[in-house]
Amino acid sequence: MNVEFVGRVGHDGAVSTTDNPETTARRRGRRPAGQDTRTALIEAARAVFAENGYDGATVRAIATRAGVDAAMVNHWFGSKEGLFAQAVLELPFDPMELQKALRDGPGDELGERIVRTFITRWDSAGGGQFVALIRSITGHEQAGHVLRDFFQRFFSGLISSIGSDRIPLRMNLCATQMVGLGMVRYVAKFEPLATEEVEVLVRAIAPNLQRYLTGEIG
Amino acid sequence: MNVEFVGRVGHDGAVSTTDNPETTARRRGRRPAGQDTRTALIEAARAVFAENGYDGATVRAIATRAGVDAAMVNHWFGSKEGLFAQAVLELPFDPMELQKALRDGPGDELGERIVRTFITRWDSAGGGQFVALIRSITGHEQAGHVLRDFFQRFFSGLISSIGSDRIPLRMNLCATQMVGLGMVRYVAKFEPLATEEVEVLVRAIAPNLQRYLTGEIG
DNA sequence: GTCTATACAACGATAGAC
DNA sequence: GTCTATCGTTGTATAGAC
Repeated sequence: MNVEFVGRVGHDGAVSTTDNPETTARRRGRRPAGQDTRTALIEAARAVFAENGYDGATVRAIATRAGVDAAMVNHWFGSKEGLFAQAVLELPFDPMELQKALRDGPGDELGERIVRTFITRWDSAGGGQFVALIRSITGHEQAGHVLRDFFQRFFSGLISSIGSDRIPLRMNLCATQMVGLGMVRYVAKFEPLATEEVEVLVRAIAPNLQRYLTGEIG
Repeated sequence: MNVEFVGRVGHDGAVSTTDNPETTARRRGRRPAGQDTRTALIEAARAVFAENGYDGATVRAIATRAGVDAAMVNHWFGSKEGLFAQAVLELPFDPMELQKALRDGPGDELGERIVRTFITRWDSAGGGQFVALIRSITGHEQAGHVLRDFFQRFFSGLISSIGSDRIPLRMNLCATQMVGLGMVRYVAKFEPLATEEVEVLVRAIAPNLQRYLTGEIG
């Protein structure tokens, strides 16, 4: 799928000046200013993704619950994945665009690119968003399922492009390293890692990630 | 809380009493049934650890808040670290005993022992305890500080025994791998890793942890 | 009477003030 | 360097539950 990332990233703009979000009557044409379709979609998406996982959740179901047309998903978030990123994971980047960028370059340096990009993006977004992500995962029972689907899609696409065996396990192992990195740097804030230079961490962690991607894992 | 009679017994057997209810002196000997010193210590420890971190919290301060003697910490929990494990981290094992066990064996197999023990212990405890641990870290602001102190003490003791440089960073890197492993196996429950055989994971992960412990990290 | 939870004193280690 | 305060821990006598 070719995805153009339209949705805003991270910040909550001054969009929501809604006075009554519980209106059930639907009109055709452009709705009055201040009716925050985008927020309604995010809330509906949180519920539907949590209930059914990524693959099980349909754009139509989300739009119906939000009380808007399904086309609004593409208008506000570019794609189903863009909505997913904004609503559930609150990622500070677009997964597809990132995956595409990571594929550019030699396969034996993929781990390096992943670690560098991961730290750079989350750093610039501020650690608070990662904390919110983890909290949503530990809080809701189904949120782990959502993250699992996402990781599977994201990492398995990367790994398959360099042709390793035991893709599912390798994807899981990569997840342990990257999630743990986020936990230590942004949630628990261990020193010196939390304030360490990016390239130092890349040199330290990338070889381990690369082993999970293409190395011998027993 | 549990002081209804305030008195002090001198060496000569004379009993001097006071009617001041705020006197800190307490009777010796076994207290009336139903006065749960152990629970009082855990509750006090939660508060003091959360306020001051591991090193900042003193056994005496905890005992004072619980209204008992500091020696009760050793009597009921073996040590300050045992109390910490029970009260804040709710670990399914005793950190000191575990650290001692991990030191037995060749240094180049330390990573293997850590991974195997980590998975075995948490598996037998059920993943729910790990979820609770993570939730307490993400929830309370100070809990990350507590975990940080604990990890530092636990891992730095292990690493220093095998003599590597850059101990603090290596400890942090080990934390990324182990915390991430716990997140993926017990919280997010990625498959196949969540139900994978222990020894398969040991072969996959131990070399990476060993590199953080004694290898070249850039 | 027996057992044990308890308080108190004291020890070695350690960190900071002077 | 010396002194002091405080830390975690240990030993021990004992009060009170059983």
